[in-house]
Amino acid sequence: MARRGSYAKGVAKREEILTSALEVIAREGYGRASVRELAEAVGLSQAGLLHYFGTKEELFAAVLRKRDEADLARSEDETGTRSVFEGFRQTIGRNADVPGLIQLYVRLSAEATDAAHPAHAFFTERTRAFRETVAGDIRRMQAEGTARADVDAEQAAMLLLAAADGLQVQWLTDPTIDMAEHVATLLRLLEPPAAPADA
Amino acid sequence: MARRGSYAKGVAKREEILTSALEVIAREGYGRASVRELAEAVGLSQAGLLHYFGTKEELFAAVLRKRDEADLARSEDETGTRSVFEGFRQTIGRNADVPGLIQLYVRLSAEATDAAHPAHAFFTERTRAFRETVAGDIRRMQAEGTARADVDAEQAAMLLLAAADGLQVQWLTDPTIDMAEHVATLLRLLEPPAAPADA
DNA sequence: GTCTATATTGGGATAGAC
DNA sequence: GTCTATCCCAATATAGAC
Repeated sequence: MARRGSYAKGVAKREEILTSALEVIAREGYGRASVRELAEAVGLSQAGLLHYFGTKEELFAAVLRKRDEADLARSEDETGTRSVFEGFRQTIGRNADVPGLIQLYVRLSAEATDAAHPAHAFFTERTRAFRETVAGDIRRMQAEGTARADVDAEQAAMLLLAAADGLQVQWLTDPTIDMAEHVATLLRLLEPPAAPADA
Repeated sequence: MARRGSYAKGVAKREEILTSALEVIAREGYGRASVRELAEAVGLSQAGLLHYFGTKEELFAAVLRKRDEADLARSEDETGTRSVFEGFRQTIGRNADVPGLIQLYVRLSAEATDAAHPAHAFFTERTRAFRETVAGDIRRMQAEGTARADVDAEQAAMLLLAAADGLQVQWLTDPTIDMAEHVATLLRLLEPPAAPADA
């Protein structure tokens, strides 16, 4: 299919680089993850790595994109076995296993608030998609009576995302806090009021 | 009191620097706020400024500290005229007037998650104090029936802080979102269930 | 206390050979 | 595609004069 396999090889190499980068960042954190460091980890020179990703930021955005894909794939594997809320809570809980990645996410998202940042579009789109999906889920739950009806679904989705993001900053600062538990508390606030005892 | 006024002068100069830095950062954003830039704005050379604050990070932490003090002073001015929740909501709303400062806060807090960062202790202590104060307020409200009793006050305080932090990131990315409104929604979730009509 | 000048560093990007 | 070598830049930090 690919002529002389060169295109396919390039894609495979990119994947290899991203996987390796993911590991290094998870282990060493964002601060120590220079292009040089990431290049060495995958057995390339700095210039060699930049042949695949033009700039450092593009590389980092690609790392986060790949991680989102992995999370999504896992979620879909488990579709139907749990509620939307429960799935969200579990993803947050799993995050606590990869401090370096959380740091990448927190710091890159902070830097990418600047519209001129190469990863700005990535985060904008990610947020939009998240809000849309979660708001849809919440609306469905409201319709079937498993979520409070007196809250705007868009706003609830936004709050969920914001709280999750904010908790990650807190957790990086103090890893003893339980992100999943806090998220669970927020989700509980979104449950419909308990049915009266005589219902 | 101070011998030849030299000590008092140093303190005044520090204040002058901080005030100026606050303005520059609010206007130019975090990215463009180099020590040189901040020094020029207050009529000093870079080395001159660093005479007062040993390092860039110490300067930035001092800027945030000063801003917290200003917020606190304003809040205390208005004590008693509003509920704790309303005060919180209004502070968030005011934040939307100073994008540069929000950026400073978001980015510095992200960087300071690293325990070795010079501003780490500042954020740790700030978070602790916030949680303690807000949790206390919530407990009081629970006792008097103006907040849901079935939520842990510490967790609610944490969620409030996390949501506020996360919303700031979202807002920097897209300034059309209304932080205060979203916070208000969360606060509403913490209200006690409406009294039955026949109560 | 303040400046000028310089050291140092840390890294990203680029040119050109192989 | 990959490397070596180098460029280059932005900043902070520091030494030492005034």
